[in-house]
This record gives sequence, C-alpha cells and structure tokens, in this order.
Amino acid sequence: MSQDGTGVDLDRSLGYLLKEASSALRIAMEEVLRPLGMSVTHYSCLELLAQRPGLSNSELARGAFVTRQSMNVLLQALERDGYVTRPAAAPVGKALPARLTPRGRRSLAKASAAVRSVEVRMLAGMTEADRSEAFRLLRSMVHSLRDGS
Amino acid sequence: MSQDGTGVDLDRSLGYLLKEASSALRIAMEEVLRPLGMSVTHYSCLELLAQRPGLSNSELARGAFVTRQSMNVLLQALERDGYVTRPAAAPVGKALPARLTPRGRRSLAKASAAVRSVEVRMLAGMTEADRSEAFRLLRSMVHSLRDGS
DNA sequence: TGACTCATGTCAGCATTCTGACATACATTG
DNA sequence: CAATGTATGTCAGAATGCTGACATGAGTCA
Repeated sequence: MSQDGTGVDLDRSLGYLLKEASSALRIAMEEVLRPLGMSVTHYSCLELLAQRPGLSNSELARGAFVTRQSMNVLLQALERDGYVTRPAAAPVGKALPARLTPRGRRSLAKASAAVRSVEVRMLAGMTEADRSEAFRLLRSMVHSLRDGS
Repeated sequence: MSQDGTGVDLDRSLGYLLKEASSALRIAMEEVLRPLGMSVTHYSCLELLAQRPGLSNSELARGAFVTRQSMNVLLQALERDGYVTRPAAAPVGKALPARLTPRGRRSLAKASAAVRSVEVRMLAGMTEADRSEAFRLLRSMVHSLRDGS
C-alpha cells in the first residue's frame, strides 16, 4: 500500500502480476491433475512427447522449464512404469530419444482433456483479439528477459 | 509440432506461454538475487513487509504465492537473523504482525534495485499502452482462474 | 452459553527441484 | 591430428516447498 519511491510497487508491477497469473494457472492445473495422480511436470513431459516424439531428456527439460536433472528423475520413473520408452543406446551422440507407449498415450488423453478445460476457463472473457495481444505481449517479455542485460 | 486435434498445442497455448514467461522472469530474478544471497521468496517477503508493514505469516504467504508453512520456515530464519521482528504475543487472534528491522530494510534496498532492473528489462520494447493491455489481460486470466469452474 | 465454522501458527514427514560434479560424445578450430 | 568448447546423461547431496495434522483464537448462530 505504501509508496516510498524507492521500492517496487507490487500493485503496479507487471512482474508480480505475471507471477500471480502463473501461480493461479499452476494451482488450477494441479487441481484437475491431482485426481489423475499426475503432477504438472509429469503432464508437461507426456504432452511434449505426444507433440514431438523422440525428444531427449534435455530437450524435455527445457520444454517443461525444469533442469535436465529433474527431468531425468521423472523420465526414469515414467520409463519404469511403462509410460515411456527409450532405446538402450543412443543413435547419435548421447541423447536418448524418448517415445510414449500406448499406456502413456492413454494416460495423457485424460490429462490433456482436463488441462484443456483449465485453459478454456482461463481464456473466458477474452476476445480473439485479446488472445493475440496476450501472445504478442508475453512473447515480448520472454524475448527481452532472455536477451540478457 | 504435431496437430492431432485432441491434444493441447503447446505452440498455440497461452497457458504454456504464460509459464514460459514466468519461468524466464524467475530465472532472471534468481540471477540478480543470487549474488545477494537471497531467493525470490526471500525477496518477496521483505518487499511485501516494506510496502505493508505488520503483515502476518499467512498474509505474507498468500502475497508470495507459497503455503503458510513454507513462509513460516522462512520467517523464522529471517527473525533469527535479525531481518524481521514479530511480537511474542498476538495483539489480536493468533496472527503475529511482522516488521522489517533496519537491517532488513538495508538488505532489501539492494535487492529491490536489482529486481527493478529486471523488470525494466522485461518491459523494454513495450509501450505504455502495451503495459496497460498486459495488465488488463493478465488480470482477466487471474480472475477467470480463481472463479472456479 | 454452547456448538460450529473459519483462519491462524506451527510441527513433522515427504516430494520435488535444484546445485555440484563427472564422464562421455560430437563439432570446431588450430 | 590434437585441443578445445559445447551438449548430454547421470549420480549424489542439499535446499525448498508441499501435504497432513493439531491446537488455539475469534466470529456466527441457535
């Protein structure tokens, strides 16, 4: 509530609002994924593999915004439980291309529907033009942040 | 890259882009806060207390988007290290109003400057109108997500 | 007043993610 | 060819956050 001129005013900070939105989205996703026994990262991994079969552990990590070490832990569990398969040896380099098993695909189907409903809810009240604007603005922020100082 | 009609297309998903932007912001903030020995939640707590002195543990937790249990751990450490003070007994109810010590304020000053530079960088390339739009759109998403299905 | 509901602080245990480190595979460059 | 730089998979340990649980204080309502 205060305004001392030197601090970051949270109520006017786009960064704070961005974190708030992201937090709300994460909570909503966890809510619908919990009944399926799936975490957000878990779902992200399966969704990435469905859209881009053959992604490596490191690529999946970047796509899910976690470290490759974290993704490795998850991938090993998914492999052990039969949702994902990886070849024993790398066809090239060290990267092991991962693929969904039929079981993984079935598991993803339910989760994907649940997540889609969250996204639909999030977009409620926004026009098509709004969504385009949101895309443009978020892309701009990502780009500026990635560019380094 | 694929388009099977049933899945969520990550390249066109506003939710995915929101997560990407939030991740980029978090990484950028961690980068500038690390030299100060401060985590994002740590900084958030101090910033909240600077702007709204007397916030309770639970209120700080909501403001920093963590559970009150997590904030409690942090708050106890901050209290132990002399960045924050809380009265021994609650003036009303069980809520203990926390306040920054001079040391806490000094520590925050550097962090706040660092974080401000990140936000400035994120906003580079956006017009004033863009920022207003971004506010409106993000607020709309938060509101829709909070409203429940 | 007594029963109920809700918010809070806090403890304990668990899950997830991160940082640090190492070996390996490929590309680039001298 | 040898040296270097970059990317990868993986192991180990530490940090961080979460869920579950309990007791306490305040408000509501019959």
